Amino acid sequence: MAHDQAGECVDELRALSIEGFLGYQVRRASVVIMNDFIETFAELPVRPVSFSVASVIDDRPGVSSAEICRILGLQRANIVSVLEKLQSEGFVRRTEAPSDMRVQRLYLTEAGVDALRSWKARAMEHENRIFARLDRDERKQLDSLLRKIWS
Amino acid sequence: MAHDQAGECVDELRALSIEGFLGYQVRRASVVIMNDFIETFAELPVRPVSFSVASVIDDRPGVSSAEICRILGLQRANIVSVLEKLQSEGFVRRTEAPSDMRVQRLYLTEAGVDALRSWKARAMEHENRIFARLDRDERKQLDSLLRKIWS
DNA sequence: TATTGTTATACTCTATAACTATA
DNA sequence: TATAGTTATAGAGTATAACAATA
Repeated sequence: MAHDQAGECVDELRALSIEGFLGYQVRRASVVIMNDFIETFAELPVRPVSFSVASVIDDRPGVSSAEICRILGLQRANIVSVLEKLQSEGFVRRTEAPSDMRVQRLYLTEAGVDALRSWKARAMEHENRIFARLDRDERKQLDSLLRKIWS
Repeated sequence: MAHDQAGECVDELRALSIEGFLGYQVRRASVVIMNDFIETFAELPVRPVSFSVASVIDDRPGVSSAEICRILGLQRANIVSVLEKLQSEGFVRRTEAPSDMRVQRLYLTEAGVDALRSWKARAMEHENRIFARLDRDERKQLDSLLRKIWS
């Protein structure tokens, strides 16, 4: 029963069920987490994408929408309605960039800063619930392993 | 600077960027993995869901579609077209269950078994590419951590 | 020529409600 | 009353192409 360098052999491959694929594990976990996040914010005007967009604007005041898209892996076309909504809710404001008339600099309003703070607190509760079975070291391990995959 | 039981404090919460949320890390990894999976099977009639459905049928010959949905977390309505396609491609066959006329027992055809074997080999290549930066121990750690989240 | 913000559009995935036939 | 398979449909998320304004 010869094993190759990666450690598989033919019979193991044949017997490998879907749960044996790491990608499946990541997917199932992601779905559970996303659903709990959405449920956590059910009565608030917050979706995973708008939460992450607001968070990036908070981290980098004056950031452009194109830059947010590069950071978060979004399409430029798909962030338009997200920003429109955040602006209409009074959480985000835009100013022209004198140095480059194409870009709009984005900032959180005072209400946006307050809202994001409360959203983050709620998101932390959500994370503590979802990752309750992982202690602090395990959460750090998971974080480190996941960053190796996508970053 | 008082810390609560969970180990956060107000200033840490304020400074926590989106990358500090584990759920975000899981999501980004999941997207990268799904996209690579889809690209890996671009010229084949295989999607993540149809791959997992075929795999479950292979593991449990005679399984019903409702049971597959419970195992994979799908809606019954959404598996119909998946099974139709797998059947039209000649990879799945259905037989009535004499003991319960409501259910259809599902099996892979010989062509389905062959196809699934090649799909799994291809999926393993995909996984070895995606998880290249994780050694065997790290992959086992990741698997163990993810199972704690969703199962 | 490249980039920003935008519009329009299409496609996939997922969720819900309702129906039938069976149990 | 509950379940299996199905249909129809709606919604969210994401992708592509094109455009005007600007660099």
